[in-house]
Amino acid sequence: MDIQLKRGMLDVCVLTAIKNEDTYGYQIIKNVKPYVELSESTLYTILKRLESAQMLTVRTSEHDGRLRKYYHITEKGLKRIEEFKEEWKEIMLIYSFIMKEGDND
Amino acid sequence: MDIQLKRGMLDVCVLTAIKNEDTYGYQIIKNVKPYVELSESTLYTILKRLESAQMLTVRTSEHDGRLRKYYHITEKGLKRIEEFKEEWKEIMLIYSFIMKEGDND
DNA sequence: ACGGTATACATCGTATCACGAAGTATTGTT
DNA sequence: AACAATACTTCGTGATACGATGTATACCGT
Repeated sequence: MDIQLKRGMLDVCVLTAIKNEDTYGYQIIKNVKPYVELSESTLYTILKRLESAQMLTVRTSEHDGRLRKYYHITEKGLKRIEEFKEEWKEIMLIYSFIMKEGDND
Repeated sequence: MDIQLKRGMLDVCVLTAIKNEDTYGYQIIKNVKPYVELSESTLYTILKRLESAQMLTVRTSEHDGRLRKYYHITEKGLKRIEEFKEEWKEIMLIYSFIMKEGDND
């Protein structure tokens, strides 16, 4: 699908994925896979961005000799999700325009 | 609102705006204004892009001494709108993920 | 006559961001 | 021994929305 269309949703997707329990990158990809394809390079870019924006915190942990970075959502991160839900109304307005004009097919 | 979220929708918005009748830039902005804010620089960038992609054709006309460029949608442009409607299903899937996980507020 | 606003289009530069490619390192499987 | 899976990282690129700025004409109030 068109990459551009997903823009702005992926950040919120990642925040949503870690909302209920702290989790790590590789797991996030698996969790969201049924809903949206997310490459590793994309995910880790997003995680960095969200950390910079203080929407999540990181805790490094070792598991079977392998490094794992567990991500935890912050208040700011939760707020971002709520903001998205508000913004979605505007998106639906744009969508309604496209569908409204398309009723004469 | 978050600019990123609109990405990928604006092209289709513009195509939708000229779908029913040939129209020109300044008018398009007015037409879509109730639904989405669209600056001139953004619009003309999009129109150029859509023309390059052969999704619309241009016809220059004079009106009260002022130049006007009327845009006409092509088959390819109409197809793009239909494609968007298909892609929207994937967008709604992503949206459902965000909402599904948010039911424990 | 003058100034401001509306009409109409154009160009440039910038910031944001998704992603493919490639790499490092360990563990499990065949 | 070879390969897949797990796990994270960095680099470079292409797409694109938009503010700033510019050009030019028409209209309207004072």
